[in-house]
Amino acid sequence: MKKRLYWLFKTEPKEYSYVDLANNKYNGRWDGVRNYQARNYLRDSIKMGDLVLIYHSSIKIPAVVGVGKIKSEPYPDPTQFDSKSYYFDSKARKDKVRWISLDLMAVKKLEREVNLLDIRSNPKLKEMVLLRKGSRLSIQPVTEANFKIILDMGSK
DNA sequence: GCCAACGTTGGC
DNA sequence: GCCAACGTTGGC
Repeated sequence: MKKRLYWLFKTEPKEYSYVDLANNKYNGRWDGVRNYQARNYLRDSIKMGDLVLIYHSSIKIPAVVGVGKIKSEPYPDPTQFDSKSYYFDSKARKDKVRWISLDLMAVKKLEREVNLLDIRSNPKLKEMVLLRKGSRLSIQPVTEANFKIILDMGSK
């Protein structure tokens, strides 16, 4: 059996929050990713059963707020073909898919949010992609060790 | 609201 | 294929 991998997904909570995910908004679909490196992770690396830290960005206190789990194989992001969607991409074709979605499910909300300052101040987490200068990747790998540390920091 | 750091686009 | 201009992300 393939080893489970760990990830961090960024989201702006006013668009799609952890609560939205827990409420099964859009059936858990994670769409609108429009960056090639993030797309490649979705398409090539992330597998069913992988666990995901859900991170709220672009707010006063950005933080990891919960854990999700991948519950589908990758599939073409339907918003790329929807001319009414904000994420519409006129260059995408059904036979030449550009953007990829996955479905997620909420696993658990952290008892305590682990915010960016908490993460920054833990020397064990200094290698995280999240902390790299200028890092804007919205889908990023997390090591198993770092994943567990954050879960630990997020429990009371 | 500012702006550094990236990513993308398009003219050449 | 280069690179200037422009657009976006996201912390502060």
